[in-house]
Amino acid sequence: MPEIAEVRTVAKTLNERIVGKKIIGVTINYSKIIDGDAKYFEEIVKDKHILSVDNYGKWLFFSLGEYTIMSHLRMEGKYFIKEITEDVEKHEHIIFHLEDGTDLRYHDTRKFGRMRVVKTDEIYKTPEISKLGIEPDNKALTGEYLYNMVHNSNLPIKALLLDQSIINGLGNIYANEVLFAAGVHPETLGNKITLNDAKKMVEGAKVIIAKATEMGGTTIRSYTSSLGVYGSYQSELMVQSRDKEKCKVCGSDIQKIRVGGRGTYFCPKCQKRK
DNA sequence: AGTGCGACCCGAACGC
DNA sequence: TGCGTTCGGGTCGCAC
Repeated sequence: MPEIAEVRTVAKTLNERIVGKKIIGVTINYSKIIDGDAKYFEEIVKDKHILSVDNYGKWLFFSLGEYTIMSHLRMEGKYFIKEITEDVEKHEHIIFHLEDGTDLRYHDTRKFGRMRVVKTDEIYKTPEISKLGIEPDNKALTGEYLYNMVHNSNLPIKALLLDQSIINGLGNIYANEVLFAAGVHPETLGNKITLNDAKKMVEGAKVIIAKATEMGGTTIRSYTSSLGVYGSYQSELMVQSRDKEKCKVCGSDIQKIRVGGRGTYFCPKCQKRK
């Protein structure tokens, strides 16, 4: 499950490997990945150079100049660079053929990812992007901001941390880790969160995302490698995927529950319910 | 408007 | 061993 740390790592790697290359054609093996008309996508992308690859939260932006390809990896989307002569794998749904004889291949086992082309100057007006909140590493993300966004809500804080219109780029893994770092029980309602809790969560999010990004993201079962890059943050995880294991701080058994329909891991001693 | 939940997907893990 | 069932988890769309 690529979250902001993983997406940032993908953007960085793609920048090093494909910027400046020209797309000479596209093969679309599963057109539902493309939002909008697949033919239009093909026409826009063909014969354009990739000028840069950036991320905004979990979105990747491939700048082609006047147009930009927006790509969201959702659960299991990955990019690979391969020689055009290599066999196409079962889950390689979108293949960009580059002028130098290599392919940029979009691989997505579960077909949840989406991509589309937009006019570059309209990206931030699109419904997908315009509603997004503040990225964790942005100075504008403060304890006061988070407190203001959650303190009138009846939803559990875990669900609020995953709301992309509040914090842009936080996903399930790091939301679990942030709650542990702040000592907040995941089911605490937004209106029970104190300013101090909010400050600790924001600080935790900044530290955790920065460290995870530095380590290339997290490699766990459902999100393995991309572009031959293996993240190593999994060794730092305090609660995620550690059901029934011992808390690294207090030795209690980590518990797994469902909050808002999502797998949630926490330490019942370090994260007391209010 | 705010909230909850099924749908989208497929493979791995699980239960018997 | 083998087969059927459940789980996962980002986001959208629909129902209330």
